[in-house]
Amino acid sequence: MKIEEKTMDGRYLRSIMTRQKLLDAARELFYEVGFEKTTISKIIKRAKTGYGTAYVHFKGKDELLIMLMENVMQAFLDMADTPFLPTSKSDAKQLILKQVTAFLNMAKSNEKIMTVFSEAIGLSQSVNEKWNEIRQINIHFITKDITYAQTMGLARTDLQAEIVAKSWFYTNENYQWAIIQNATTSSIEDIAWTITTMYVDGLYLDFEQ
Amino acid sequence: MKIEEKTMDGRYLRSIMTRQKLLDAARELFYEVGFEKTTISKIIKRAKTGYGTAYVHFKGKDELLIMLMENVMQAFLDMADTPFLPTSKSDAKQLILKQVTAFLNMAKSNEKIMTVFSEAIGLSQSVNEKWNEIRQINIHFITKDITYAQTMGLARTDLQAEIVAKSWFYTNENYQWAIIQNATTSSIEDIAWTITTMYVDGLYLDFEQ
DNA sequence: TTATAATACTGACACCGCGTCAATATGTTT
DNA sequence: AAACATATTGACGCGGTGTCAGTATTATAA
Repeated sequence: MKIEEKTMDGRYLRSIMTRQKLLDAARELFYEVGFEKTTISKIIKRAKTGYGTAYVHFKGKDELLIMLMENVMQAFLDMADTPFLPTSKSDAKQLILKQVTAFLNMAKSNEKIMTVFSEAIGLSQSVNEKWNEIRQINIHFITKDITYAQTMGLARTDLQAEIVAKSWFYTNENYQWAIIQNATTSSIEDIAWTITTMYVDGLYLDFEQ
Repeated sequence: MKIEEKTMDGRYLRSIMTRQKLLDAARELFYEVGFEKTTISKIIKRAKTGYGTAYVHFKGKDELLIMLMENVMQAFLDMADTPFLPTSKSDAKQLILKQVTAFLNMAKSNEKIMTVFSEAIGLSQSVNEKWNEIRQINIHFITKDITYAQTMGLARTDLQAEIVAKSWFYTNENYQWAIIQNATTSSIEDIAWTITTMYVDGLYLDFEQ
């Protein structure tokens, strides 16, 4: 089988190992000194490879980070299209609260890499583009959810779904960065509850029944 | 008079001119090729001065931009402590709508420099710090306004003022960047109205009177 | 087994941007 | 016109980037 042939190829194995050594070294350095202060020279020195080798495996520092982010990025994308089919305002609130909490907790539990990522968003074109993808996809799904709630007669229809969706995502995103930087005194639960309450009470309709 | 003496000093006058030439060249280049691609070499070449001269007048590229931003920064700060003394929910809504509209319009009318600024926030430590000052001051005043509304019995008290304030500022800020990047199809009026409505309806209390 | 091909690794090199500073030019005062 | 004060200058050292011709290692063919 071709796969086995390739696995058995000593050169291929070696290149996989080298690649991994570079990824490990890069991760360590990103955590220790941040994205900007990490250089290719430092990475290859720690990985014990030659300078040019880094460029054989990756386009540069940016790509190294993007590879390290793959898992987290995928988690963000998976999270975006969680089913959302509320039957009432309180049901919606519960679902949204759960999702916000999950979103903020995911950021918190990937604190280290997210910190590097947030630094790199400003510094690297390609990292910035990656994050914008996640933004767009999230906003798209939130818009869909709002439209659904409006169709079901749960949410007011005088508000444009997309504008609301952006506003809601921005709030979540910014709290995410704040939490990662420990720039907030409130707990995740308090934050999640507060912003969810405001969001739901601002968007959803009340029924006296 | 000392001022006149200084004005009459040819050396001082020359240095003022040189400084201005550098600022002009920097502005042009920032607009033409952005912050990152503008270099000191390009600036001094356009300003027709020697290389070291730029460093006599400014610490570097960052400071050049900060000087160019001075007016806009001041406008942001002035805007932050606009008096806010609403007597009712609808009064509050009107005041807030006015302020949001002003905020977004200010960004739009300073589009070029704000675009450079947003690029530089990720790239330059000092520019980032400057913007964070503006963030903090704004959040401080918004918190104060919310607390006032709560004291007056206009806004619900089960929400923590500071969390709400941050969330509100983040929304405004992100729409500001979106507008500057033309990353939005909605008009400023629609955006301002939608986010204000959500905000006010989520935070303020209704009275049946 | 040995020659040849394929693949992976390497570091010297050319380039670019930064900030400094000793030297120089220009303007002012005595 | 000498001495002083101030402003300007560009060559230099530093550190980062990405490339590429050459070298080493492994696989395959003869």
